[in-house]
Amino acid sequence: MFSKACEYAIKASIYVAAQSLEDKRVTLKDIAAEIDSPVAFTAKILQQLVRNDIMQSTMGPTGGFQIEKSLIDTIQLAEIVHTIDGDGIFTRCGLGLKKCNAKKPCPVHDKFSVIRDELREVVGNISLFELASGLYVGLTHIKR
Amino acid sequence: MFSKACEYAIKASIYVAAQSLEDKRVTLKDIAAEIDSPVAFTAKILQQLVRNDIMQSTMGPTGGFQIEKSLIDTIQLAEIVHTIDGDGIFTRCGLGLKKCNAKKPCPVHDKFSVIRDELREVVGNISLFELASGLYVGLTHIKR
DNA sequence: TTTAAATAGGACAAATTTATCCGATAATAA
DNA sequence: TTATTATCGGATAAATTTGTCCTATTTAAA
Repeated sequence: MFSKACEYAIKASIYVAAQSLEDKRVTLKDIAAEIDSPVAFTAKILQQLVRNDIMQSTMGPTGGFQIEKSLIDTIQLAEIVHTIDGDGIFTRCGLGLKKCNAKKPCPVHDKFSVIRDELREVVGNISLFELASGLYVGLTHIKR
Repeated sequence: MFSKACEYAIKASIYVAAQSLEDKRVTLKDIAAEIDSPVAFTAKILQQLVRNDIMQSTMGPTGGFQIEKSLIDTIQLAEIVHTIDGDGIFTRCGLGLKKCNAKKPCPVHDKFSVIRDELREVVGNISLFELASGLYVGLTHIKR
């Protein structure tokens, strides 16, 4: 469904958000340990998220990553997915055809449109706050 | 969503099915040309489909691929997907967690379960006959 | 001011997926 | 029986994704 990079991005964002709710900044190492991901690879992904204003980073000692508290409930899962994987998953033809649309559809067009729309609707309406609170209260997990 | 190999497999199966409905056997070259896919790569994929009894092949002149006519409406899209990509798309956690289930869910578990179930339901209930007839009557296309 | 702890980012490596090449094998038809 | 036309399948290559390494840069604290 999502690329591995995107999975890491989502998990990292949820963890950073949960910590930010407590005004805690977290280091790259923490994040990688918490979501069970390769450190250096995770660093690249976090950089993308920072460049796209999903989160903020601070260099130097006491540095790390955090998400502006007031924005946590305005960031939707869709923004993270879009930043890392683009919008292919929401728009791409199920059979990979370049020219597939309602007028000249591929054989699975109609049925897959429904699923893609539902996916778009779902990830477009889950906020980072919702995801992070579930983690915070121990209702969900994120590691392995 | 699906791997490229799986996309080729689906398109090839639809084309072969449509031709088989007219009792026409088709060659590898025909298939690759018709679905705009690399010939040799397509050959590998077709071999997998043959080994899994999705279609049949005949060597030698007048040889090629076909699907037993009486079985075309019993083969569901799910079987093709399963043969090439396995069942990961139906079962895998949205965040790639090994131990994600209703008791100890990942943050997106519930919402993604719905989508995966719907996907499973859809591909489990589209028959090759349905897909091939759409192509046959020119309602759908499969190339580019 | 120096040191240490943190992210930034370029270059490179491994793994996986996608794609190609070529000889072997099978089967039809002349 | 031979030539031709197919698929089969192993080896290899290219492309993409995933992952690593190392140095530079920034910044807080001693």
